[in-house]
Amino acid sequence: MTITEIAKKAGVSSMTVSNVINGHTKRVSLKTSNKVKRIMEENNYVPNLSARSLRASSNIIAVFVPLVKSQTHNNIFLDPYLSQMIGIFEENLRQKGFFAMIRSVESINDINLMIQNWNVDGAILVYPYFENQIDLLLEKNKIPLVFLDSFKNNPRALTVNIRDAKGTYLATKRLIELGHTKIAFVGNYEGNTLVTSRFNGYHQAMEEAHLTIEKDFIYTVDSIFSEGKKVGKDIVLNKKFTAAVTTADISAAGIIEGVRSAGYSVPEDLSVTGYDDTSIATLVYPKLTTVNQHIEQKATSAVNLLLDKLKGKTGDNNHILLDVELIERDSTAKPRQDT
Amino acid sequence: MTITEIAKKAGVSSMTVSNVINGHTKRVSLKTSNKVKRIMEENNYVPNLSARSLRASSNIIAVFVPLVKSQTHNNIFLDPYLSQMIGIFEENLRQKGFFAMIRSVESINDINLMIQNWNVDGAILVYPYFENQIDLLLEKNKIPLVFLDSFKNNPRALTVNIRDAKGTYLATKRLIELGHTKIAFVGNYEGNTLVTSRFNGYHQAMEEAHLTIEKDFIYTVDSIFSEGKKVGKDIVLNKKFTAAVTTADISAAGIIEGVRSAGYSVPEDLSVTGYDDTSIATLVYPKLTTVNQHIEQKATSAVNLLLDKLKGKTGDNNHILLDVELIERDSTAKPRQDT
DNA sequence: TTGTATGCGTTATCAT
DNA sequence: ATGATAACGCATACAA
Repeated sequence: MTITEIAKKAGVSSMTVSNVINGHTKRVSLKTSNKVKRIMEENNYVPNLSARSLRASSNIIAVFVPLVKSQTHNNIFLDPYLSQMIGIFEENLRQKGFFAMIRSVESINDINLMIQNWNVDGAILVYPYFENQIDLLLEKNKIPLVFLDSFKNNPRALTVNIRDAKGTYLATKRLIELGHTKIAFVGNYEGNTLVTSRFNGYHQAMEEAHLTIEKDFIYTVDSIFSEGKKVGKDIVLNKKFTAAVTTADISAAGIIEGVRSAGYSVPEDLSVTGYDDTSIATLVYPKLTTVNQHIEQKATSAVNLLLDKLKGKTGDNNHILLDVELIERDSTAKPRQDT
Repeated sequence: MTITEIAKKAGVSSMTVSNVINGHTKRVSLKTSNKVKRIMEENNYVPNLSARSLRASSNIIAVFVPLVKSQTHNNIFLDPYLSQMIGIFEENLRQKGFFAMIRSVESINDINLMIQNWNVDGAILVYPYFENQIDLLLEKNKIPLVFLDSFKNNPRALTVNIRDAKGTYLATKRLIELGHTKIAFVGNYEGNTLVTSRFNGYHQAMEEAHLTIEKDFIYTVDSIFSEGKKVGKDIVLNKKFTAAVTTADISAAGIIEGVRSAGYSVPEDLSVTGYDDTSIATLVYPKLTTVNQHIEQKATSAVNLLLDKLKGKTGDNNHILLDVELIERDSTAKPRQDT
């Protein structure tokens, strides 16, 4: 059932039907409008959005998830942080009349392709893996683009960031308050500005407390369970540290497992903090002390920023910075007195 | 850059370009073909898929996720089973040249709408919540539809199922072998054929061992952490059972937490089994003994079934039934001797 | 092997 | 307030 067919049945032109559909009330009399609406109802008219995309906007918002080939698991959705985020995107966009197209991408070429393929109205990039190529992306695509966790502040880019450094700063500071001095940092910040920021927070807290960070304080490992487990085992067997600050809940979960597999326990033998406050944080035992980054607010901010720009709102507030907070649970405690 | 523009630059008609794009090699000389290809390269030609959808197929596959309003959390993606599944869908479809449109839906109307809106080529329905309306869906939409975990076997429906009953049967039987006789069942099967099947497996194993199931053996609660926690606490405080069979890993995780919060522990005071073998199973402590349902295979089966039908393969094998297996980890053990 | 005409369903422009 | 026409980009049918 097309507009033309509806028009015929209603004895009007297709333009009138189109005007009714698009709410151009000034161009159609109430009487015809109602008649057309009735006939659309009766015939279950459904607009063909491909056709509409050809002339007008598509209402498609792309959500791009960079795929890192080196990663051990290529199912990106196993990451609860991402899953939660995407769920919020889909929900919000749907309720506002848009269509979310979630798409994993291996390069910015994939992004350009997708945007042009479907006349995408706007896009969200969830990880900062392509942040060096943001300028290229913005140049090529004249649509609003939201970048999460990306600090390459091209003024034309829409960005949503969190106070990454503050999170690890708060975590480290708290550990120091509890009496820890030998605190390890677990995170792979090579070429990763996000993790680098989180390292900086750790660094700052240590410095303020006049604690030196030696080379072997840093475990440069990926944020996956198995790597965390290795680190946990290593730390507790060598008894070098009484606490560890991580950059992801899954790392902390792995560390707990590693510590336990070596016959020790968290937090008695090692305090550990996570990051993100995902569902993992309350599933593991002991529950994680971690940095809550308000994932829901982050996701809705991204959507709102994007849609506001689409509506042409001239709000010059292209950059959103969200706060974080430390959530203390059971994976941290005072260090043992006896050492 | 459109086909027409490319055609002009190449000094050919737009149809020739179209034929090159669609690989109709018989209709274009190799020479022109190469020339056109070169010019497309140079100008970064990208097809407009909305336009193509208007004449040909859209290459869009919809993935529908029923939204249950009564659910406490409406972010469906928090379920690791679903997240993993969707990740596999997206990955597989992308690699085969399709576009996954993930969409949460509240009714089959939402489904019909979406399919017509975008000329969707095929769709996957991940939960059986609308299984009573499968006939309606199939009647209205003339495209291949895959239903997961749905046993309403309309022969035109494509279905992927698992041996639900077998999973709980194996779990219960194993508990009985370990010496348990008082075994609770935790799952809300009211109007839910999937959970009902899983109950039947439990029932069968109990019956075969001549163990009676009394009314209070059944905890009719939703599969969420907090409900599991309540059940765990209740079970262990009343000392009625030495084991519990659940229908979801998250339930089992909740039970473990409940048991622990009451000052007891798993598996010493209560053995518990999960279902699905999601990431939760190995994150919690103790790691779950659970039923592995080969999620990856399930998801790829669904995609293959769908794409085969789209290609017109006449394989009359519209229904796939996958096996399950019991994975024994650390949440089950022999019951205490002293009781 | 290549080109022309036409239509997919919608909306913008211009006319009435 | 309503309608006629053209155009979006592509692919099918048919012609050359």
